[in-house]
Amino acid sequence: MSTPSMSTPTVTGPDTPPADLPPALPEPAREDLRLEVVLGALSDPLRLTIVRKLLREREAYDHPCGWFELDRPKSSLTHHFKALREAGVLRQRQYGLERRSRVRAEDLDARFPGLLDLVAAWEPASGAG
Amino acid sequence: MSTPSMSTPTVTGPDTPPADLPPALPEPAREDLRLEVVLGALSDPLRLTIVRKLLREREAYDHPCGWFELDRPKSSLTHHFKALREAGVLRQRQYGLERRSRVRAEDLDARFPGLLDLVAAWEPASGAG
DNA sequence: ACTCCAGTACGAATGAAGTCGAACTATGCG
DNA sequence: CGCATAGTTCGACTTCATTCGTACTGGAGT
Repeated sequence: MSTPSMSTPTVTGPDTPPADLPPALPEPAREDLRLEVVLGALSDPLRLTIVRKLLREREAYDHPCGWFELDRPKSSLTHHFKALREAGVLRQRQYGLERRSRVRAEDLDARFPGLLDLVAAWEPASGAG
Repeated sequence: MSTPSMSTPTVTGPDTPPADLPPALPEPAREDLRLEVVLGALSDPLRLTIVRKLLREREAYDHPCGWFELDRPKSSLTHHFKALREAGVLRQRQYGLERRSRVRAEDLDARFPGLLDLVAAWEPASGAG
């Protein structure tokens, strides 16, 4: 990531939630989202899986890391969730012990309309065989 | 790229043009386009520049490589154009000496609606800093 | 305080992509 | 043929991402 400018732009409470929620982890502001960075973050099958799953069940507010049932070591998951957060795709909040994630759908729809629909419609391996 | 399966799926005349045109170089068929691959191909600023420029002036049919005025060595350009073609973003045809490229807009719109609009609206560096 | 648990941080190994020079191919022109 | 042009191919180098083990942090429960 080469030390992203996670510090200069707007960082803390992007939505200023109802104060019931824990603060969001540092993330790029909506106007700092870059298409090439977001696309790069989404160009990984595992991350695409994460975002799609999050999109499909966005009824529940946030989801902890274990909810995804990805059988990768924890350090790998941290890596990918961080990549998604730093690209601006996910917002993460610390709920006590667990860190829950949700897609920044409003921001992404505002900046890149239609992009999340593509992700939601994505299917991993298209059973052609 | 790791030896893409450019051989098994439909490869040659994807549109079967009016025979006035030279044949298209090998490319993945529409149904073989993969979102993560296309996103990966588009996650590079130079390639985004290429595709956007091609989209904005798609009146003319194809564009040769030098038309883009990218000051990179030829071997680099070959690399990126090939990456875009193998991802299914561009179609390339050999017109005598020059190899001209165009965006596979129909295929991409069919498979990933809205994606090209994002690319067309992209702007390189938004004067920050 | 002690322990469990969710997740981070660090660091190393691996591998893939980007960058580019140099030599090459193929077309077109005189 | 000889030369210029447009682009490819190869190989080397560098940089970056991915993967994951291990050690660590910090809240919750007893």
